[in-house]
Amino acid sequence: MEELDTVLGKAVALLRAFGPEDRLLPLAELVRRTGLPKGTVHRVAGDLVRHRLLEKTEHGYRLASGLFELGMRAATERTLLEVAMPFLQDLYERTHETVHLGVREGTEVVYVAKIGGHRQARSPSRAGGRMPMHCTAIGKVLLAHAESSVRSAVLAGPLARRTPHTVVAPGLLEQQLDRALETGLAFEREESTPGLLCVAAPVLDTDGATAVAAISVTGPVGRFRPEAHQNAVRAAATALGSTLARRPGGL
Amino acid sequence: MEELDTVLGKAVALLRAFGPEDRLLPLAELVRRTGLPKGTVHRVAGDLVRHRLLEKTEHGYRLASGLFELGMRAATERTLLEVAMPFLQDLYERTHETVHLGVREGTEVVYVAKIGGHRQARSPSRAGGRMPMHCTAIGKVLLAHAESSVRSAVLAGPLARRTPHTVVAPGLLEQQLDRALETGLAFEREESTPGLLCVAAPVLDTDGATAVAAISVTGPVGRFRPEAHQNAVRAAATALGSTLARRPGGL
DNA sequence: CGGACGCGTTCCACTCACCGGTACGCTGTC
DNA sequence: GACAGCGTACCGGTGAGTGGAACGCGTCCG
Repeated sequence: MEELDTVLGKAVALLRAFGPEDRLLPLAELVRRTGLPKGTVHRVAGDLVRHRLLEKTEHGYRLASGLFELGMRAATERTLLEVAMPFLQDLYERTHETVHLGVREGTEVVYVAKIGGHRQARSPSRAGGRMPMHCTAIGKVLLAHAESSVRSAVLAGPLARRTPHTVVAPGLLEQQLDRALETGLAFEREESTPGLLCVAAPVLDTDGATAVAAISVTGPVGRFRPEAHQNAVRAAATALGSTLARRPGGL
Repeated sequence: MEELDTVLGKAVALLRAFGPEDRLLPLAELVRRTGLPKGTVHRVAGDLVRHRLLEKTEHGYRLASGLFELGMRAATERTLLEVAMPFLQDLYERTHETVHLGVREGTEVVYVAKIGGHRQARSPSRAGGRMPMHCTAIGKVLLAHAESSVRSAVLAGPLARRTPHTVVAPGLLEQQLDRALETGLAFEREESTPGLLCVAAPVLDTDGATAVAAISVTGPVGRFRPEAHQNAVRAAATALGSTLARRPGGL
């Protein structure tokens, strides 16, 4: 799944061997996951430690703060994040539910920020994490406002059923997308995670056509009613959109 | 400043050539900053692009989202961030001023999170960024609650004068540290950035002795009075501390 | 207009950094 | 006490990586 015939490839493979849930991986586990010979892993991991991208502890390796620093400098995410934060903040304060900011990358959603309080719903999303587009509110609203080539690419691909509620019928999904395009809102009802509901609104580009990002509010079945927050989400998204439009340089 | 005699070293040097403020660097600029031959930079940068760590645009290279993803998986920062976020959120809501979460790394402060609203004070700090310890509230409070070896190492090193208000007299600084250790609070008054005031409190370890992190509230000279928020900051920090202590596995 | 720059790209022969099999020492565990 | 799994260390062969040189652009001069 990675190019392993170059040092760099091996190094990246090692780093990516850490899944979103992994904190500490012993050398042997890295060997297993990458398929690289033991000696090689040892050496390359040592190099990575030297460069502060990896940290070596008694019980294994972990991703080091050098990576965190570099990651936070990634250009697009950073500026978007900086401009968006106050709006997300406001939205959280108004709703006191989990707030997400996401962008499209290929045929997936990448979450740029996630903020929530003590009572936030348990959700699998993470800042920096990825999710499919067809079963999340942010994904749907981004897809609806994307170029038609992207839309058809996603609809053509396999639509994984993540829960019994996941919409897998292309026709129904397309209908929801059309509606999202009209209303500027997309919903998710336990389609990615049981017990979670979500509303999302697009952050539109200067031209008002394509979405550069999307904002959502998530809450648990029961106390949470998506419709109750749809206006707040839309307001936050459009406010962020026009602020971004006012920025020189863009992005 | 970096090991340049290995592919990995060159790659890391390229990535680190991007300063906190840089968004787009042309190849020639990378050549200048790294001192590497043009051909080499071209090739290595190409490799990095292939691995989604770098992005190539019309006008130069930028750090890509692959880095962002990896960075957000860095173990220590991530769990701390996840647990802390609700507390930072509360603190922001109570004060509506810029809130920071920072940890010590070597003799510097690394900001793990920064949240603020529309009216936040202009500060040079960034999530993932670094600052000296002796001229920031978070730095001081972390230093006060660190092993004495760290304290003396910092006090021995050169204390850069960043503003006319920066405390550079080791005696006075030490006095402030002692006071911080007693009261569990440290202050900064335009010592790192003109026009900015700050209060910080330590997030203490299980044993209550060493600080694993620190929380601060920052605001502009004029409307902002650090003392008015010191209790809120301390409350947030201790609440976070005891929550962390309750966690299995630690960190 | 021509020449001189700065930039990104491509090429290629040399060579040294990288490779990975092998072997060692240390822990537990049956 | 044999064994299995782990982390570490060694080392000769070799091809991935190297970087100097040359090319094709634009652009800014005189």
